[in-house]
Amino acid sequence: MSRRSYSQFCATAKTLDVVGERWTLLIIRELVTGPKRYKDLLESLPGIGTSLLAARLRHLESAALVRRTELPPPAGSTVYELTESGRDLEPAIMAIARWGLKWALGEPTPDEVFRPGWAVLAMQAAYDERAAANIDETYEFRVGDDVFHARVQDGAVQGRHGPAHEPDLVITATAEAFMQLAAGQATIEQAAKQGRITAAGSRIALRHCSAIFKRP
Amino acid sequence: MSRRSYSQFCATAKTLDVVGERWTLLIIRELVTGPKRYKDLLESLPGIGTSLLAARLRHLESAALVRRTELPPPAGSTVYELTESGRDLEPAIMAIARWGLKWALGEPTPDEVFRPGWAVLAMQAAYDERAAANIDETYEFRVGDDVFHARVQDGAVQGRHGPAHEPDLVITATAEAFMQLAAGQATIEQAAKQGRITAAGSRIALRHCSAIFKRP
DNA sequence: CGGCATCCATTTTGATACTG
DNA sequence: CAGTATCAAAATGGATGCCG
Repeated sequence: MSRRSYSQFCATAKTLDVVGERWTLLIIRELVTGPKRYKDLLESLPGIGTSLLAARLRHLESAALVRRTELPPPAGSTVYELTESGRDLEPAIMAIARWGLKWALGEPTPDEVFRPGWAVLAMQAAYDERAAANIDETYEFRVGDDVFHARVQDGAVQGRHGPAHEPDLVITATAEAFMQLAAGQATIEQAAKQGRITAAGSRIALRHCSAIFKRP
Repeated sequence: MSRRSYSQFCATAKTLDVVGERWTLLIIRELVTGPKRYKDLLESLPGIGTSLLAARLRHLESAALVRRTELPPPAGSTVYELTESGRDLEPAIMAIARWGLKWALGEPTPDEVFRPGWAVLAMQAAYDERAAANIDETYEFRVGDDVFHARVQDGAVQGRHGPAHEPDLVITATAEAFMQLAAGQATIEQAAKQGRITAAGSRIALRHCSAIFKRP
């Protein structure tokens, strides 16, 4: 009944009291790119088990990091979305992702699952600040049935779920090819030239996009 | 025997595979301010249980985030210290701490333990960038038997264990008073004026220190 | 003592089955 | 679709024992 707590007067420990349990931060990660339904969360978190997801969501709701909302008609489905305090975890998740990109990610292995949204968040976590400076463009990524976009503005990047408003570039790729990009095995420009992905839009935007998200 | 993994090709999940288990990030937090002995770690992590700490340290060593080292004579004791990849988690821990300062810390409660080192790390996590600009000073904090220092240089702050080399200011306080400061209940200058802490050093440095670490 | 390893009662989790 | 119910397996925490 009583949640486990570190009982430390420490900002780090207090945060982990709220989001430190298994799966919790990954649920937040899923919601950073936009609201999701229960079954979409289940789909993105293989292995979580339905009752544990429900318990975590209940906890995050009671901690006011997540809100249950009815989507406006005609959708009408109930979705989970981040509140202000939940969104405020984005910098922490990005810092964690940067560490993983540098020290732990490596090459994909056959037993690892992959979702395009994770790569979009990685793009937001680690982009080339020099290349992104003074750019105001939006790139749309269509990967299998999933659509994401990355907005580059004011030297920052936002990776979000759903189509872009007026994209300067539309990248279409298989999940396989997109994962290769996330693994840093090629730049977007190279993959487009080789026909492994298709890029529709201005050639300039393609060059920008490739430079901003080139992995070193 | 086999460690639990999310098995996701995702930078965030991969990081949590390494440091996401209970206590792990708090062990790293303890080592951010400097190397520590096994028993000091136990002391700073009430409730962990000796075998779990040993297991976590073994894991962190095998993951190359932590290294076991013999301290040079005359100390000669064995300590645990962060490797390069371990130190590289500092930004993530600071981001987590900033969230906790903003959304979860609140006032200390009687059941919560407190260690001065945690407050020093919080100072590093959330300081006033404007006030820290163009300052090159070091402040020493003596709290009970513990000594820490904060180095302000190049607009950044480093909170570390042990005495400062040539401190511009030496703050002496009880753990109780230092905790009050960490809770944001007074500025350092106010607490010094009220005699709840003592400050030795230049009046200018005291003003700087107070401004840099004032909590809004 | 410091630095663990072992044993055991409690919690947490993962997987599956089931319901409104 | 959005969960709840159930139950076995794993992780945790506490106490205690061992060893240089």
